[in-house]
Amino acid sequence: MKAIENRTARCKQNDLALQDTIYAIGSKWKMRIFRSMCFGNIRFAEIEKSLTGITKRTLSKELKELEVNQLITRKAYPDQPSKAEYKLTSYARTLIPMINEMVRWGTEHRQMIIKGQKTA
Amino acid sequence: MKAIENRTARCKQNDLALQDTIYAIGSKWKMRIFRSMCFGNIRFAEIEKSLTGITKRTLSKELKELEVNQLITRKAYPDQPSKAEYKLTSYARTLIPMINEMVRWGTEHRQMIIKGQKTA
DNA sequence: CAGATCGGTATACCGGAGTATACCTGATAA
DNA sequence: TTATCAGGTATACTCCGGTATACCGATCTG
Repeated sequence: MKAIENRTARCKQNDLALQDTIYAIGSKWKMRIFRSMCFGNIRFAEIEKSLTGITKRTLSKELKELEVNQLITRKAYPDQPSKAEYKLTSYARTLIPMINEMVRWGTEHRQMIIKGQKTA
Repeated sequence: MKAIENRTARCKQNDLALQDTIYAIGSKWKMRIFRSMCFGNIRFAEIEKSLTGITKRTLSKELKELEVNQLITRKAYPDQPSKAEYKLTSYARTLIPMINEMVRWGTEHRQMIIKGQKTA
């Protein structure tokens, strides 16, 4: 049946797309870094502070990967206490709806869990 | 400044929500399994076939975790060639907008990459 | 002078997510 | 008889994402 073949192909394609997304920003930290930056944080230390538990090394590495993937830009100033600014690219902003959905769901999920503890 | 405190607190809360989401369905396979099921796949073998590369062991483990988190239900029939059906819970369906966003972005991202190869 | 700040790098290490492979049951088909 | 199917489990292993810790240069602060 051609219809079934199409359906299967579409399923595979969607899976591929999902894989791509997960590959680009799916790690323990990338989305969280990204979200922090959406929130207005642009300095290394600001981002670090906003993400409890992240190490400098990890943050540094993840920022580099985000830069390579053209999701952020880095501008360093040769100032005295060194200074760098990270900014989302306009392309990265296409990710915002997704992140918002994730935040929304996480918020509702937490409420569900809390409520669930009462009854169950 | 109170405004800044509020902003910081809100930032932390959003980060927490994002963490929760990632914790619940963020792994190499969970979202992909979930998406496959959205697509109509309900049998173990169907899901397995739709996700190239997954092993039985991994699929089995991930399905169990999804069940524990009340995102899917499992119904086993004591038939001859054993049979089981997995279904999304209505609660799980609240994840669909998010998954759709991820598929959408992945699709566009791939197109961008392909185009980018021409010019850059 | 010691100590702090900013934005990192260097080195060494570990845990656990995911993999590979073989095997199980119980019925049915060739 | 042997093989096949679905839906798994058992055991052993590997790899690498992330951690821990220390350190750097340049400056300014007390």
